[in-house]
Amino acid sequence: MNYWLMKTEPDVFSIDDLKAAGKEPWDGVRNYQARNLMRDEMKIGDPIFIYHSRVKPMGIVGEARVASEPYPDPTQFNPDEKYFDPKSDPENPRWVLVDVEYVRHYPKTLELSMLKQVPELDGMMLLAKGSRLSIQPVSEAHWNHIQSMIGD
DNA sequence: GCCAACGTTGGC
DNA sequence: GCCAACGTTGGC
Repeated sequence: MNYWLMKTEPDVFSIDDLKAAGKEPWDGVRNYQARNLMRDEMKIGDPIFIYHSRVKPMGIVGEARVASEPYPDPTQFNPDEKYFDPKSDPENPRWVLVDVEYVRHYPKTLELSMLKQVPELDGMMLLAKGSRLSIQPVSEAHWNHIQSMIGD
């Protein structure tokens, strides 16, 4: 089992939206590293931290899980879509996604500023300077420590 | 809203 | 295949 963190801008799609939807295709990822993680590493049932970026407060707001095998992101073939990619060949799609299923909100946002002060989380990709990857692997130790901060 | 850090693109 | 120019991300 692998653990993950997925960033989202709540103005665009928040954890509340995910809760309302129940399950959501995580479309619009246009970064090869992030794509490769979805395509090659994610397994159904893998737990995911949902992270809200570019808002106050920024931080981990809850939990989801991987709910499908990887499959082609349909938005890449739709010219009306923001994420349309004219270079993607339907015979060999460039972009894939997985479905993400809501699990729970955490009782309090685990704020970025707070996480940075936790020695046990040293080395976490989220906390590295300049780390912009929107889908990140999380080590089991870091996952478990954050669970303990929630009170589990 | 600014801008540093990154990723991608395309001319050569 | 290098790398300058450009676009984007996302914390501040």
